[in-house]
Amino acid sequence: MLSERRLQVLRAIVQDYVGTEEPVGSKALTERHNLGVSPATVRNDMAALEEEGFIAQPHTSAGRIPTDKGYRLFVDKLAGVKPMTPPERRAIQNFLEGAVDLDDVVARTVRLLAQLTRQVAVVQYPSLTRSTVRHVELLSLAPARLMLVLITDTGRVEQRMVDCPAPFGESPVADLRARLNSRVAGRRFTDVPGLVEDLPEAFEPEDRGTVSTVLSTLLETLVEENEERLMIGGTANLTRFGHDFPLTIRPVLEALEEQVVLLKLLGEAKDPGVTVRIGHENAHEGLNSTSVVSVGYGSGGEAVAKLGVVGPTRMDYPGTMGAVRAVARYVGQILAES
Amino acid sequence: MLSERRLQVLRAIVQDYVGTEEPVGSKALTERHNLGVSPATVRNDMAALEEEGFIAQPHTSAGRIPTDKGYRLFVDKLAGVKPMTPPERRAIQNFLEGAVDLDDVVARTVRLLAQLTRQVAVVQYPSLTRSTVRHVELLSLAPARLMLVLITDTGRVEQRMVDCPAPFGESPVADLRARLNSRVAGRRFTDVPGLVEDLPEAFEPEDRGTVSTVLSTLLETLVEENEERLMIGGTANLTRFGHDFPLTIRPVLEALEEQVVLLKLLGEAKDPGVTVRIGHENAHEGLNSTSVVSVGYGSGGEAVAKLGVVGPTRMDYPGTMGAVRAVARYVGQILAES
DNA sequence: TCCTGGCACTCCACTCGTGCGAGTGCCAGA
DNA sequence: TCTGGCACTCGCACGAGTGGAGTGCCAGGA
Repeated sequence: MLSERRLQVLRAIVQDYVGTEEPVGSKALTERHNLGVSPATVRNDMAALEEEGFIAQPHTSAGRIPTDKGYRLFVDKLAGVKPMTPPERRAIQNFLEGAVDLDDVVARTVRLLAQLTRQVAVVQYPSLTRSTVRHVELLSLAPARLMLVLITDTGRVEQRMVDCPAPFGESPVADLRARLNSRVAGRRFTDVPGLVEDLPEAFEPEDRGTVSTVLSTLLETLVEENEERLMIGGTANLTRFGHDFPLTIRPVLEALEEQVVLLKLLGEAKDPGVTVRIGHENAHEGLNSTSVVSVGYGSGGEAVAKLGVVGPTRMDYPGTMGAVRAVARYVGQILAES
Repeated sequence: MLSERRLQVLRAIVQDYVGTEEPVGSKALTERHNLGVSPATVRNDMAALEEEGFIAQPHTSAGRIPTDKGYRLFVDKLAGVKPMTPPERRAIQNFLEGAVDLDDVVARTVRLLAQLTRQVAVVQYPSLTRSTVRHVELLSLAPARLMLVLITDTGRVEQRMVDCPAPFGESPVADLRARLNSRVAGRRFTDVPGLVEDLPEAFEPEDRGTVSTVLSTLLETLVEENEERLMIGGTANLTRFGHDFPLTIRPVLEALEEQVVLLKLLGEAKDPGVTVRIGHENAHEGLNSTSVVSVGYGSGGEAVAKLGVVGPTRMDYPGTMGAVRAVARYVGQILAES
């Protein structure tokens, strides 16, 4: 077990390294933090911390830098979440309140997160799976062609063309629209399949094929759109990454373009609070030198999607976690209001 | 006026520099291209080309590299557009045909362009301004709350909440919906304002306020969404940019995040064919060392939006122009089919 | 037992100097 | 108008030398 002082030394190393981006030595440590002991003692502690794998030296005669394991300990035990200041909170709220629709909310959230954390921001669109149907609309575009529009409680709209197997008159369209809405409006997406399966039986035999087609299109939409969309911003912040630039940034940009990867990454974070995945804890290789700070957000108590930031493992964890948490909270409020 | 041979020398310099990314000297030129003259002659030609501002030397005793003006001449006079090969065409078509909706078409187009050109791809969503209304839907969510949904012929859907000044019954909703559609369905967005201005008069006095609110929301949507959206991809290709990396890539990433800048950039290209803006021809400072190759695309004969790529001025212009043109053509086809 | 000051050692980062080579400009001759 | 030759320039790679920050270890003291 590590003594209290050694933990303090680790904390100091992380803080200094995050600030200066340079390996930190024993002398500098004792000067900047009043640990009450001499550099020699700190050196001994450092040797112990290195032995345990919390810190490492890039070169034999250089200072120490934290390892992924060191950051992990720092995040778990040594650092709190730094709350936003009241002016910051107000700024967040003001900025988000100007949004006109869901796209705009997401876009603003991305910008905001990127600016606050000075890192790459990732915001997932509110998930369909956990949200409810507000309205289903059915439009007749041509005798055998319908358009299905699905509106969710988060304000999201999805539309699909439906080619009918047989012409379908105006009155059955209205009938189907009314029946659909009375059954599924206000219900969760996951419940929809069970609620509509017997609908074709209510129609004339010649219309049943069309009704079935419409229903399967509806169900398809739920499933397909479950492959969530993302919005990303602040990639220019990657240029503050480090010195050995091109090699580091390349795989990160590539990973960011693979939305599947990001979605998986966000999805893996099951924690109800802010989740931090550090360096090699991220399954994707390109993100091995980055940390991902994410959290769920949603209109009610329940999280309907995730948002977060991607940055170098050497990041200001307390500040980033605070910003991510605060933004998630206010986005939730905005969604609940609209 | 430059002699024919000097133009050939310029062409050779551009081609070699694009290939090697290194300043090209007189000796290497005569070896790689059989110009039929000696290095000394080429040197004289180079001096003349430099005098005219088409090429420059980075350092006193280095080879020459083309200037923006040199690239301009190359693009205008010396290079054709390199057509895609039949297999490439087939691949493009196959890839785009798998798209399920408009978002998907745009997303696939971005990926495709980025892969083909190995540069950053930018695709503008089909513009509302030039497209027509397919359908307007009005839904009653609460006694004094409506949802307005607008569907365009390009498959795009926009929705807006409308808070009514007074309760609005089901039958006036249906009435307004029907009247709206009979007037604006199939019409161009730009024509809509004139077509609906007298609509409130057809309603009972107590409903007129609501009708006006709905109409102004509709018109707002047209205007607001005229601020087009973009999709960007292939930013990882920026890492192939050059050696003096961080300084070059930073402003480009920043410019790419400013959608306004990009939209302006695309908007400025009035040419009916492929437009190339080279280096300092781009108004935005961050893009001074990049070239933008863009072209309009659309479902019919008319262009409804633009797409293009952003890359280093040192790019393969014929190939890039060919790819951009081909992709635009096939996207147009896909849009026309759906 | 733990902390401290001192000391020798390591090794990176930087500077300076040098030589090399690619490339140029110019000139005289064909 | 083109060509070959020649002197010149200048960036770049290489190597040696140096300074400094940092370490590990050890003996002495609380």
